[in-house]
Amino acid sequence: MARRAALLEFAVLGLLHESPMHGYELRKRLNTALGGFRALSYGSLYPALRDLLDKQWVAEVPRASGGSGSKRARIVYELTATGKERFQDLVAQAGPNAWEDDEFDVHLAFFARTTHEVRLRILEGRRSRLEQRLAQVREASARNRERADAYTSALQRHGEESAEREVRWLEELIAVERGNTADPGSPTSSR
Amino acid sequence: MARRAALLEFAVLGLLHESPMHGYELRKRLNTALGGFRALSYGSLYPALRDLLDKQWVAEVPRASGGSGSKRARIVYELTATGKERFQDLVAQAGPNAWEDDEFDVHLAFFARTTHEVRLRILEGRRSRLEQRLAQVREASARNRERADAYTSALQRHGEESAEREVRWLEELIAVERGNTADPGSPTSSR
DNA sequence: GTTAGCATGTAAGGAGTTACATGATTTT
DNA sequence: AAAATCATGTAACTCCTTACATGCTAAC
Repeated sequence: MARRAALLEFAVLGLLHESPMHGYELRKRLNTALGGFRALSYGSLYPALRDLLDKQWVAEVPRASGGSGSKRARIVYELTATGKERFQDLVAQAGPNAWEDDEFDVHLAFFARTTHEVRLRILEGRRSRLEQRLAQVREASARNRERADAYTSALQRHGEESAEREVRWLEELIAVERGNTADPGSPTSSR
Repeated sequence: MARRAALLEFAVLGLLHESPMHGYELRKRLNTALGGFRALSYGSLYPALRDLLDKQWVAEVPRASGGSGSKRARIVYELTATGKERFQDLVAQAGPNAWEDDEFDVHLAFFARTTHEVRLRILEGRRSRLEQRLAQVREASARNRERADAYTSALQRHGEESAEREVRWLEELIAVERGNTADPGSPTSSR
């Protein structure tokens, strides 16, 4: 029950791991920092935050009652100890959905908190997923060559080239990762 | 009411415009021919077909009762006159969603049945949509430079480059389109 | 003759959006 | 003091997936 939006929860926990934030800012970060191109509405974010509160994975940051700020409207959230544990669990899981379109970029965005082994597994999983799709598309476009007009072939060629570029990009990341066998720990070790 | 899945209906009408087909095959074509990378389940396709039947935009192709084939299980659908009209309406609409991520590739896939003017409008709308997003992402990544680790910057750079490539691709298509001011009609005029 | 793939369909539910409603704070 | 933007939240609805259920047909 209450098995709400696992991916969204993951993303929120990850962002709050960096620093406490209020909902409005979380949304902006989700729309830009992560992957680059997501659009999330408040209608999904606020209920998700409510759920995280109920599960006690996040908590409201108490504001000093006599504090200097007058901005009482904003509700700042921070991770609880349980929330940090849960995030560590999630970041350690490299399940087969981790390299699907929807999840991959979120996982990558938190690679700084992911172990070397899991990073490699996800990158390679993603690569073989893309290669598998490329094979399918190529086969299909070979079969449909006669009925394809200029527009659909342009579309297919662009799709193919984008996938090929992503494979090359992944290969660079994998190469770097193989050089980095000694896990350097959290790059942002400003704590 | 019954305002079901406008995009899916559009795609189905467009595919049936080429030739009659049964549901199973429609799904395969939707997953490959269109754009390349969609995955649609029967749970959405069959109810959509039912709706199209109810609206009389498609009809079951009657099989000759004494025909040679024994494959009675398959239900082949074809466009009705109303369905063709409806498809013409949809293909003539270049509303602002036509250049959003979900719709753009479907519209492009049916460009052979779209007028020159609408094609240009959609291509240019898509281009400016992408450029607008590029501007946002670049601004965001300039602001977040300090907190970005190697992985998130790699992700953002890849996103940027992909968008830039798509803009260049669109510009080629637009250039060709401008050369083609005299609409050559349906390229696949095999009827 | 039994496994694998073709073919159709339904019920329940998940993940999200849109539109609405409200109010505080900053800018003009 | 009006307008824009920041900030939070809810209810209804949309579109789609998953899991299930069924039967035909081809291959081994």
